[in-house]
Amino acid sequence: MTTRPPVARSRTTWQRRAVLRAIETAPCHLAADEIHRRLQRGRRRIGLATVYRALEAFVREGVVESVHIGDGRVRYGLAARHHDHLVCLTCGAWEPLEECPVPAASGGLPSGFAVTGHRLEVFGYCARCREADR
Amino acid sequence: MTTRPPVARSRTTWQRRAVLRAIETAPCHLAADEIHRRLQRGRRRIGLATVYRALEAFVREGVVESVHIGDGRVRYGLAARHHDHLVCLTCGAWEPLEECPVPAASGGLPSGFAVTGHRLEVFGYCARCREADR
DNA sequence: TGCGATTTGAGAATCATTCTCAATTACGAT
DNA sequence: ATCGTAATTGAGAATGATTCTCAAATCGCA
Repeated sequence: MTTRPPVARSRTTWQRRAVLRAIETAPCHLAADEIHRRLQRGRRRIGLATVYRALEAFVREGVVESVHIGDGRVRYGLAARHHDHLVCLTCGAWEPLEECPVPAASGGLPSGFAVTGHRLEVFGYCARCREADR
Repeated sequence: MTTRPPVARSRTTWQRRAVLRAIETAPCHLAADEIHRRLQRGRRRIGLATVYRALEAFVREGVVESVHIGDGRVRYGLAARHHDHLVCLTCGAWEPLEECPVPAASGGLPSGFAVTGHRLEVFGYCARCREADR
């Protein structure tokens, strides 16, 4: 039998459970500091660095996905509830997109590449801003 | 006849021409500091802040598009040469995608939203990393 | 229960990006 | 060609998100 090199296993801590629960119960994708702020409401404190480490681990494991809506911070949501976003270039407001056009596209990929996910943001101008700009 | 409020007009400076030329002549999307570094090779120096301001102006005008491949920095490319990217989660390597699946998707948009563009990154594992990981 | 590897917390460090402000420059009008 | 004025620039400071450091606390298998 072969001996495997000791692989770093991910551990379950109450901090990681709390981070995951915050993401699960959120209405939409959250930034790291938003997650951190929500967790301060609990009785036990969690460090911001721990939140970042938990997010990194969850993303690596494929449980959580990250999105960039355009302000400078990364937001996180459950991969199982994947959705893309529509972002207004004027006011910065964003909202989930109902349909996801990407999975259908499997053409044009180099052979041997195994797709696990994607990140899509659609840009434009929302009705409100177009109205205000007339 | 109506009088329009004085709108800030964008001016053409040799700095902005240089930034745009750097993007035009690049083989793929560039980060701000990569553009800045390339421009240092010329005889006249350009400040990094100026590069950022030029990029901001070009993006606002729709001449340049930005992408986020996942390391912490934003990259820029000509909007007229739009393409999405394929990113390896293991090694971080990225390459342009041939086909763009997004324009076809017009369903699920809220009425009144005018789409001007999008940003898409497809994630997964490249052939080389899958090979090395066996 | 005991031990070793992983995780945590707090703050320092890093890194990309934005801001400040005085000096310079573009460009429509004269 | 020259003016006047608002836009732009450069250098460095400031900001803000994210990552790193390291000793102490924990997790989970033996």
